[in-house]
Amino acid sequence: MTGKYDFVSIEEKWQRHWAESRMYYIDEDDPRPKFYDLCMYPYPSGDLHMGHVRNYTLGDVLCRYKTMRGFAVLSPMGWDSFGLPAENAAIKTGIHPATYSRERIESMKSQIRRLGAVYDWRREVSSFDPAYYKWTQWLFLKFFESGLAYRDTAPVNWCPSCQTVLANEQVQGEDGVCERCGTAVTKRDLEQWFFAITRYAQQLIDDLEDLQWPERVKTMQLNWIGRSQGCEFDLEIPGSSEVIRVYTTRPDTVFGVTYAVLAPEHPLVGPLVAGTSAEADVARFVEEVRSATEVERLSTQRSLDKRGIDTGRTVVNPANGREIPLYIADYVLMTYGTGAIMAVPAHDERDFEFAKLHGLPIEVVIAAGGWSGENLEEAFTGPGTMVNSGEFDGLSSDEGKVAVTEWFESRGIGAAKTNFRLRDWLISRQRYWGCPIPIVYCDGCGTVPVPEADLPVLLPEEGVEFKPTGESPLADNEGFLSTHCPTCGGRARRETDTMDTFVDSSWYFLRYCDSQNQDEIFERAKVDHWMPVDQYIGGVEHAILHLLYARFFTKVIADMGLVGVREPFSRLFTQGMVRKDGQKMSKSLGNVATPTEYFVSHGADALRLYNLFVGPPSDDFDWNDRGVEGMLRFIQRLWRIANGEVAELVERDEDEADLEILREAHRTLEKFTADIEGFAYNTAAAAAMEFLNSLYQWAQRDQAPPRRATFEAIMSIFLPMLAPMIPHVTAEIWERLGFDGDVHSCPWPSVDPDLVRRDRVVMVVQVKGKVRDRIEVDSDISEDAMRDLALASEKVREELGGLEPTRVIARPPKLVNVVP
RNA sequence: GCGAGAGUGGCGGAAUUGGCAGACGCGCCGGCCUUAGGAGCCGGUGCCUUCGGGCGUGGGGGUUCGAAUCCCCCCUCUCGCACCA
Repeated sequence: MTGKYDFVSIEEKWQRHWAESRMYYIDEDDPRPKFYDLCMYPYPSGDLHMGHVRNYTLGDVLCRYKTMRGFAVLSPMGWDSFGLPAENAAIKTGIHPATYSRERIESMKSQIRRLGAVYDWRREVSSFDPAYYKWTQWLFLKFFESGLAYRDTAPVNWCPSCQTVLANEQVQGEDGVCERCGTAVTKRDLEQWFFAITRYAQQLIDDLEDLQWPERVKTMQLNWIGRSQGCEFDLEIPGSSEVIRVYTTRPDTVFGVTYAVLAPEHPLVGPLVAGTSAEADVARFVEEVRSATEVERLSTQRSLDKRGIDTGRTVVNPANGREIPLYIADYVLMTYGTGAIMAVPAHDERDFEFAKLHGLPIEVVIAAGGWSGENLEEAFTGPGTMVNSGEFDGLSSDEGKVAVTEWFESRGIGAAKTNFRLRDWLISRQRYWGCPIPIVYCDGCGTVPVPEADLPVLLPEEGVEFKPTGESPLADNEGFLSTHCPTCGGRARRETDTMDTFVDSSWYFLRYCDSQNQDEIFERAKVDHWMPVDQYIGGVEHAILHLLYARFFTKVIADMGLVGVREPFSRLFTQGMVRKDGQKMSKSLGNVATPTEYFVSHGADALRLYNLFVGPPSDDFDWNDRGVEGMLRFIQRLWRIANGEVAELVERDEDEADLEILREAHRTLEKFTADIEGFAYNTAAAAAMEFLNSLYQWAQRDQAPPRRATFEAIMSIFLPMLAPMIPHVTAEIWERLGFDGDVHSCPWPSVDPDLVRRDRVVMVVQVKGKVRDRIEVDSDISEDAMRDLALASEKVREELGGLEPTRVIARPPKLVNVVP
C-alpha cells in the first residue's frame, strides 16, 4: 500500500460510495432488530455550525456502530424550514422565503454530506413542503374535532419587534424577553388559537418517570408543568349575590386570612366597585397595571413594592365568619388558579409584605416549634401546628389541610383541587412563513374547518407584502383571504395567522417512518415498527419547548388511534454547547469556527474525532484549533503505520511481544466498546490513541521487525473499531490493505477473553496508605501470599523500622496496605 | 430566593461499588533525522526538594487502614425557574 494521505479526495470518494451504495437506506421488512437513531432536525440557516457538527457526529457514530452491531438503523434527516429568519431575510433582500429556504437546504445538505454523516435521504422531510404541511393541517383539524384546538381571547405575550404573539415557553429570562430577538414582551388581548396541552398535564408528568432522559431535563419539565395540590372555596360578599372563588395550597392557614385579593383582570372587579366611591381609583389602578409591560410589572416584584388598592368591599372568611377587606393587587395573576386569593400574611411571604405595606393585620395560625405568641419578623411558611383555629387547634399542617378541605366540602363551599402552572399552548403567529391554519370564517356558519379533501391550504407565493404590521401578511392577500364557506357555500374569509413552527416539529419523527405517503399522514404499521425513537440527540435548549410539545402531540395522536406509542423518545441525549474563547460562537463576536474550512484544512475525520475526543459529549467545550491538529496527527500516524512507512512487515514466527500487542489490542477493544455504549467517546478515543502509541513501539522495537500476521490481525479489529468515528480513513485503509468487503459492513469485532485475561499484575504495596513498593505477582494471588510478600519487602521493612504491623489489608491482586 | 450541576497540572480533560491522582490530547523542554524544519520519530514534563523525601484534586472539619470519590460547614462558577397563592 502506498500513497499520501489526501483526505479531501479520500473523503469525497467514500461519501460518493455511501450515497451510491445506499447502504444506510433501510426498510421495515429488514429482518434485523430495529434501532431508530434521531438527531433534532435543523433550521436550514445555510451554514452548518459546530453545534450541528457535534450533534450529527454523535448521531452518525451511533448509526454506524449500531449497524455493525447488527441492527437495522433508521437514521433520517430533514428540515425545520418554516420560521422567522427566512421571512426576515425576505423583508431585507426581497428574496422569497421559499427560494431562500430551498437554496439553504441544498447548501446545508452538501455540508452534512461532507461531514461523512449518512442518512436514509429517501425519507427527508421539510416542514415548508406542502406535502408535509398538508398533514400538519390535517392534524390541526383532528385537534379541532376533538376540542383540543380552540380559539379564545386572552391576554397574550406580544413581541413588538417580531410583531407577533408568542407562547409562554418562548418568553424567557428574568425580564420576560422574546426567545428569538430579545425584545421585551408586552401583553395584548387578542383572539388566538390554542392547543389544550393542559388536558395532558398529568400524563405528561406521569410518563416522564420511565423515560431514560437526563434527570435535569425531566426536572425542568416537571417544574414547567408545575403541579400543585390544594383547595378551592368560595368567599361570600356581603351585599352581593356573587361569591369569589379562591385557590390555596394552604387550607390549614385559613383562620389566618385577614384580607382577600382579586387580580386586576378579574371579571368581578368592575361589578363590585360600580357605583362605589372607590370606582374611579380602582379603574385608574387597573388601567395602570394593564398598560404596563411584563418588564415593568415584574420589576415591581423585585422591589417587593406590592402595588394594590382597597376596593372598599369586604368578603367573609368562611372559617371564622369575620368580615375582611377585599383588595386588588398586581401580584395576583388572572392566569393561575381562579385569579383570586385568600391572603394569609403570617404564613406567606408575599401576603406578609403586602400586609405590612398596607397596614393589614397579621394573625399567626401555624405555630413553629418554640413559638410562644410573639409577633413575627417575617412570614413563617413552613409546616407547624394549627393554633387560633377553633376546633382544628393542635392539628399538624398536613392533617389540617385535609381536615379543612373536608370541612369546606361538607358545607358545600369548596373542594380539593389540583392546579398546574402549565398553560395552554398558543399557536397563532401573525407571520407569513408558517403553516396556514386551515380554518374559514363565515358570517352565517361561524368558524368552519377546511374539509380534509381541500387540504393543503397553500401559502400564496405571489403578492405577499412581508413587512410586519402586527397583522399577518396573509390578511392583505385578497386571493388567499377570500373564499367560500365549506358548509353553506357563501362568501367567507380564511384564517390568516400561521402556526408556531414548534407545531411542525412536534410530529416530524413520525412522518419519517413513512415520509412519502400521499394518501395518509402515515401508515400505522410502519410507525409502530420504528417508534419509539431509541436514541434522540440534540441541544438542551429544547428541554421544555420542543420536547414537551412533541410528547404532547404523541399522546394526542395515540389517543386518535394513529400510533401505538405514547412517548416518542425512549432515550434522550443532550449534547453540550460549543464555545470559543469562553463565549458562545456568534457572528457578531467574530469568533465562529466554520466546519467547511476544516473539511479542507484538516478533513472531516479529524473534525469528527476532535468533537468526540475533546470531552464528555454532554459538557460544553471550548473550541481550540490546536486540538484539531492533534487529531489529524493521530489519523496520519494511523495512515503511515498502515502504509508501511513506519516499518516493513516481515513473515516470521510469533514471539512474546507479538502476543502482548495482540493482547493489548483486545483489551483496547474491550474498553472502547464499553465506552461507546456509555456515550464516553472521549475516553474511547483516548484508548485508541494509547493503543496506536503501543503499536508504534512494537513496530519500531530493536529486537525484531513487525510480524505481518500479527499486524493484520490487529488491523482487522482496530479499523472496524474506529470506523464509526473516522469513517473515511478507515474505509480507505481497509480497502488498500486488501481486506474483504467494506469496513462499515463488518460485524463489530469481538473480544477474545483468553487474550484479555491477565496472568501477571503489578501489586502495589502501601505502608499507612502511601505507596512504598510494587511487586509483580500472579493475578490469582491469595491474601496471605500478598501479606507475606509485602512484609518481606525491603522498603516495607525499612518503613516499619522493626515494629510489628498492627494490621495488613489485602485487596487481591492489586493492592496491599500495611498499617504499623 | 428556589431547583439542578460543577470546581483536578500552563490548557482540554482521565480516574466514582473508597484502593497507584493527572490516562489521552494540546502546549512546553530535550534528543535523533535533515541543506533546512512550523514535518516525522524518540524521550521528558503537577509543585517543592538538602535528592532521603515532602506536598498536592476550591477552602475548613469529619468518617476510614486508605478519600478527587462518602458526610458536615463555607467559597466560587454554570444552567434552569422566578409573585404560580
